Amino acid sequence: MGVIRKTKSVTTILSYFSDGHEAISVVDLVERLSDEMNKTTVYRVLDRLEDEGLIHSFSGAKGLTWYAKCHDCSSHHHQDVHPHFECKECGKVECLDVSIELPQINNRHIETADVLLTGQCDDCKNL
Amino acid sequence: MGVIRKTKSVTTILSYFSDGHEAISVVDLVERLSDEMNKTTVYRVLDRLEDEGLIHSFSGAKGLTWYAKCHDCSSHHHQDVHPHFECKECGKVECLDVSIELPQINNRHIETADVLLTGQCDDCKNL
DNA sequence: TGTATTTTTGCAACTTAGTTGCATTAAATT
DNA sequence: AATTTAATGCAACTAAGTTGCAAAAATACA
Repeated sequence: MGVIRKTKSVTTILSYFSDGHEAISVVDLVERLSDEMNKTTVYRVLDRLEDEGLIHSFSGAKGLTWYAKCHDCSSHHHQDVHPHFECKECGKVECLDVSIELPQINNRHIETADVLLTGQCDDCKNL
Repeated sequence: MGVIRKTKSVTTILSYFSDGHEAISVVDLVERLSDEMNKTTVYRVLDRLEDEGLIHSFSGAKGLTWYAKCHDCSSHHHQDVHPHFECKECGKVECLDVSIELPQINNRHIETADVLLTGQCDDCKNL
């Protein structure tokens, strides 16, 4: 228990997560894998991979769910507190490798912080 | 032009936004107003109010859309860069009155920042 | 090995937030 | 009052994500 079974679906989906910081949306993944596996399987495999701390999910600007490889997460505690960036021109979404400085909030116990930055990536900025 | 027409729907919906920082989800608003107006109207009125800078929208933890009163927004530029807080116990969502310090990101032009903090509010913390 | 058990997958149907087209009503303009 | 413009209701739709159940695949174990 606590170990991902390397089924064909798992291996295929994992191959979409490069070592970089780029994220992929579930919708995109479902579309690309549409003639290889069912969308339910995609959703469930992603769930499992996130439970095991291999990938993490977050919401993009339009409310879609994105996944990216974890670099410093464990099964039950996703420590990777970093911002995500979505380019409003080309749609690329990625994890930024900087730490977020969380404000101290009176009388509240903060457990998670989701930071989504939107703007233009380098490529689109220079067009 | 550029001014909200104070129709019955507008007045009713505006009355749901107190002077405080508490937010309300669209789903909740649609439900509460279900025998007063159509859900399409709720969506459209909220759109207009946001266009005019009276309220602002953001996504909560479960991907739902929430609205809260603007304190420092204008029609085309929502300056109010503050974090939102969602209590995972009672579900309350609110705007936090602190400034977010955005990290400097190389080679990217950041236009907006959405920060969602989740945890326990004061009430739920002390149960 | 073969059989029983558990996990994974596919499929179809469903749920739900949000949108759209269009006809109707209401408000503003002249 | 007549005309134009904007707001609303309604029904049907879209799309992301979920669920139940049966079939298939992987694992355990005698």
